[in-house]
Amino acid sequence: MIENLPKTYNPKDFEDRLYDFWMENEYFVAQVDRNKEPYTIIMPPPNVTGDLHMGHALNNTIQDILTRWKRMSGYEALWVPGTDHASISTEARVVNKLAKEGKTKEELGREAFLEEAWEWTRLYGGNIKNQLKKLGVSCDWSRERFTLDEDMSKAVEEVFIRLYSKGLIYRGDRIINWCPDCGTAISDAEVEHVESHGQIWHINYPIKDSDERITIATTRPETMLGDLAVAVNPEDERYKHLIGKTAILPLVNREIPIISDDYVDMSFGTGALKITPSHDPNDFEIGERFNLGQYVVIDEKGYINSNGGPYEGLERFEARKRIVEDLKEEGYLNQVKDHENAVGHCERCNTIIEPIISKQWFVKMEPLAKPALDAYKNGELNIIPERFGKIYVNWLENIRDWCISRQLWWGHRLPVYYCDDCNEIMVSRTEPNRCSKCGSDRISRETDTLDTWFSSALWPFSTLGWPEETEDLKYFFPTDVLVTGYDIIFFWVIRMVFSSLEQMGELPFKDVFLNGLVNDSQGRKMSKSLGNGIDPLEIIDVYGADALRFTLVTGNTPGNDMRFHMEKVEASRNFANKLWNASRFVLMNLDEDVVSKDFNLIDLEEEDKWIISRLNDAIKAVTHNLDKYEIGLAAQKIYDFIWDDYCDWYIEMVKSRLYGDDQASKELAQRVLLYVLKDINRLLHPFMPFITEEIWQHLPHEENALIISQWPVYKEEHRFEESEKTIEYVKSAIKAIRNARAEMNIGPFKKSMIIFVVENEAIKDLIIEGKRYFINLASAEDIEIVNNKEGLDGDYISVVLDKAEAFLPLKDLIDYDKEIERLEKEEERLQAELKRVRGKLSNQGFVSKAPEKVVNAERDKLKKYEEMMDKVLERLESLRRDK
RNA sequence: GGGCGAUUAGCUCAGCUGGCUAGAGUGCCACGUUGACAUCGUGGAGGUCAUUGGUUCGAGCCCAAUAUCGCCCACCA
Repeated sequence: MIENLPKTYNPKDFEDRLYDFWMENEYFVAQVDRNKEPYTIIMPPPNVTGDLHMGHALNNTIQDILTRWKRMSGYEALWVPGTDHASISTEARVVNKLAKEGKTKEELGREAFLEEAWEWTRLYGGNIKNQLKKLGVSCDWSRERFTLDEDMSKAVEEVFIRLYSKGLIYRGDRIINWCPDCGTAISDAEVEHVESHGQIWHINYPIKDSDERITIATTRPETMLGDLAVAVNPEDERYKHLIGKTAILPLVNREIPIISDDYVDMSFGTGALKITPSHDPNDFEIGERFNLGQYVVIDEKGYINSNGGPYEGLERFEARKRIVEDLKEEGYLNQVKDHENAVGHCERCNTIIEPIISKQWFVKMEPLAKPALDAYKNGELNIIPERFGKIYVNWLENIRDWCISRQLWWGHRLPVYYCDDCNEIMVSRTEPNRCSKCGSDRISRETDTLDTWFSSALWPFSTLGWPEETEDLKYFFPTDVLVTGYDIIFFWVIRMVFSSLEQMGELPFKDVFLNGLVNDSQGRKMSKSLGNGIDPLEIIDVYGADALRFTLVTGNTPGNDMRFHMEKVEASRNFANKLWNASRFVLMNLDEDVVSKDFNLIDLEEEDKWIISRLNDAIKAVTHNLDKYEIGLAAQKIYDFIWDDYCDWYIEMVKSRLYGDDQASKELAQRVLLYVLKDINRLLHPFMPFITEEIWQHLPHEENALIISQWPVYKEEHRFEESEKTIEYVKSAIKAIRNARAEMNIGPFKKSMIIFVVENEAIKDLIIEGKRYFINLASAEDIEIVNNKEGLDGDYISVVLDKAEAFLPLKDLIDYDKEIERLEKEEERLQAELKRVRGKLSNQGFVSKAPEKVVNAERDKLKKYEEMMDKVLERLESLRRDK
């Protein structure tokens, strides 16, 4: 006795159970198997203390689809999971937690703080992992990594040392982006420019020993405290005579030179530029050219320091206010204008960035960027969708050195040591005992840690064991595809590419498949502050993981953002329910002794051949779509095949056989039903792993689990073009008859004879072939085929078909006015078609230049419509006459 | 200031290298408790494919402009 599925589809009954089942059988665990081709994906590591959001759900669903598909296709599929220590974010949270306890990290000290952070990580670190499991991800948990693991740290250290010894990492005083709130330097990529309405102040600087003054323009008046010069363009007639003179800084009365530099744009502002080398990147460069030195006035907390004279101790924006007031009061303020400009904000905490000169560690980017650029330009690296290639190129072509040191504790501490006596820098895997230069034993280690992205950049090879020459590394590297959001191309994708090219000598992956962002139903970004976030776990709880996964990958195109709609989740759930019930139907009609026997292609009936042929097409199309990362199209194709072809037509067509007396035909139908259903589940498995596995476990099956079964392949011998034509013809006839009945308000229970008038022998055969279908699906009592209309009385509905006409004698049920109306509508429709086709065919250009196939198709159509039109008109005429 | 994307049915979106009557889901209307499924079935209404011009025998798709919305990049103070 074959056990059927429960009556209702309830994903909660089996999703967790099946995940355990897969885990227990180690189906996710990949082996180094030289007889198989590897397929490798590394998971973009979510923040260890984070929670699963829709972006993760989408991204991981895509990776899981690819992994499951390749696993079923005979590859040794490895998907490496892991988490990221997310230094700034995690450290901020721990600091926050300490603050609530009335403690600061400085009070605690480094050691104790790190203990706290590890504790925090242990506490929340498991969340995201369990949440991912709910989604059904088939990643290899035995290879799970964390960016702060010992071996990951070893890789980080190794890369740092290698780059340093090649001169690609250096330490220097440069203008960096300083976040006063996070208390650390950040890289350019971490600065978000926000367009904002500000003001621009024009300030008069008096000229020494003169009544003249020079007016400068600035959007940050507080930085005037740090001015070391005023610059004008050498060609500027207005100021030529002032070059070389001295200006007096208002309020603080410091003397500064007036210099000239091409950089100054005469047309902007007043044409005179104040130069603050310590707090502006451009000014810094001009300062270098003129040897102006440095004069820092804003400290690490964003307050004016002792160089700021009377403004010392003021917060930077407070200082701005006060300085503007004072300038006004003392008559230095020339004017104030509204001004739009882009203000840099800290990507994480949204604080306004302060450019500050600071001693930091940098990666020299130019030599690294070049190979990364080449790899893309010569086509080795494939970016999908293509348009993001431009972004990749643009970034690399305009790259600036990467500030990698962070004034944080939670992260990889730089393997750098300083001699307390002679300041010698030593980069080393272990702490040196003595200074390599002066021999002093007073050594201290660098306190800074590395940018989180420094370790993520190594992820494709560090997770596989590098710098050790592991078997995993040799077999699984390079990986096949990187699946991630387009929003981290700069942060991550590019850095992985150049790191891998530098360390491994090859690309970390061949393809980069970029997914869009998941927005709310109004197209707004989901965010905590807006409170419009939708928790994937809640969706899974109510609708099941399969429904969520399907929703996320259907009906959108790679790289495009999507809106999340509840209705769509419901639709996906309904689809799962449909498959569930179709499977129940098959199981309840399956005789146990039938399953062992295979079917013989010769015995198949038309509808069997049709569905097998359709399945064959679906297999080909879905595989092709997946190959091209057209996940949404693949999902749609399976959906249509299951719902339209299999459920709406095949199952309905086959019912008469299942309930009939012909034992052989009945058994054959069962076998085909089962055969197709099994392939359906295989095809759908990557998308909806749970329901398909659950159904599979109830179906008679050879492989122990669907997840490790064989992906279906296209078979030439399963192509049945003639049967497809037959069934498609019958389908369209049934639809036409149903349509006519519905329009005439004659319900399905009022059955009638269908008399077909057909002259064409081939069509006659088709209709005889389709008799069962007309009876079951078009409410036919029986069918009859005649050569002409003679002998038929006028009491019928006429349905004009291609090369045939169907008559439904329904006598007194027929409203003839309505019948005329219906046929007139049909006439109108045909008229429009005829006009279009005739127009095309009378166009000489079309007939002579279009491919013959296209022209012939139009000719066939013309003939078909003409014949149909004749019948419609004839019928209309007789109706009008009788009336 | 540059770049990119979007604009297709009431709504959300597909539409692969230009070629059947432009599709789906959802919503809407009508009918339906037929032995898988009302989380369903059958039928229907609903579109100048943003606008203009061009290329082509043929354009939702290619090209050029325009408009609106969104995103990204950017050291004009």
